Amino acid sequence: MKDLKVIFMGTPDFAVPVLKSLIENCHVVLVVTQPDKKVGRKQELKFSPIKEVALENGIEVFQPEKIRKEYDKILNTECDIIITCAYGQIIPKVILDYPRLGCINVHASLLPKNRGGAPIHWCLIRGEEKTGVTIMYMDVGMDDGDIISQREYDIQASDNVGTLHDQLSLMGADLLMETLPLIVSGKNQRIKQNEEEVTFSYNIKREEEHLDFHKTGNEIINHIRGLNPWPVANMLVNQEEFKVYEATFEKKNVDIPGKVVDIRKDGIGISCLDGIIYLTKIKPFGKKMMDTRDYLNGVLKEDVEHWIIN
RNA sequence: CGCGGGAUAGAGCAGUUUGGUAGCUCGUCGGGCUCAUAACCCGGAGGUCGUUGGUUCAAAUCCAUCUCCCGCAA
Repeated sequence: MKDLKVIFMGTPDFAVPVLKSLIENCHVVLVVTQPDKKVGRKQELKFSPIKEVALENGIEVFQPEKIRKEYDKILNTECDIIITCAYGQIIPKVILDYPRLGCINVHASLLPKNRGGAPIHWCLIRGEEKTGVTIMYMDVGMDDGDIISQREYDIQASDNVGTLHDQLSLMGADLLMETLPLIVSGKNQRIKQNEEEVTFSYNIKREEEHLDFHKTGNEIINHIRGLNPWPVANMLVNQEEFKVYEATFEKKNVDIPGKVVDIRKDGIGISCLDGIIYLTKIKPFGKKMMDTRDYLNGVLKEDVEHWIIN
């Protein structure tokens, strides 16, 4: 496979293990990634993680603003296959048709479930029991191409977006390396997606980060871990934004949801539909993330009891 | 010059308005109580109050400057 000419397209951390194993095992001739973006309060220009890796390995980088208009560079680069992973733009058909072995995508879910940009978040928020990675041919639609191979992962109660992301990222690179020889030799399978089982996982909207204590305890816990460590669930306390990183749940009969009903050494208990959610790791407005235990050391209990939660 | 919050002991905070002995909750160390304990009681250690300069008899506190951290918006 060392002489297989590959164009890689990807952007965030998730794609890094995939690119690294490609560099190790194939001949990566070009890396396509999103343009440098201004980031943070200082608006500093930042390279994507994929660009960093490409530069470290002396691979040419191409960063079109709009791939649907600027693709000549790719068509002028000789390659056998294009491999994408979380690139971030819709790729036009003219590119999909270009390489002789086609365009292959690494996706962080068991397609046809969780098509879209935030599959890791949504499988946790929805409380699904398993997820995984899929290697597939790309088509013009959103993650709707034929499936080549899949690997499952059983979601653990201790998993959050961070842990799942890291596991699936490695699993994706691994599965790709296993699948690639089959594709090269033409021995791979090619399975149509069952359209009746399709679910979507669009990017998280700002208002979807907000906690709703009228839901059940399990839904809230899933919501919190499905947003941790990014973009993080939040709530308004006395009109100031609190972020909630971790919490536990105890089933119990409670009256009104969304009130502080219990304060422990290491958790603030808020009533929800069917019990109490104990916030255990939070980030108060203007502060850093901290254990609730630490937060309670510096604050009056009465103030917490009178929290107005929105 | 986009808007706002913050920096005081290992952690979380009060004290700054009105300048005058460095405090609280926790952790930690030592001792006690207890069948036992993350519970309770007693005692100790630990801080150039983010930087630099200024005002003053005296600055955590007032003025100026810089640095770093955080949220929003992009």
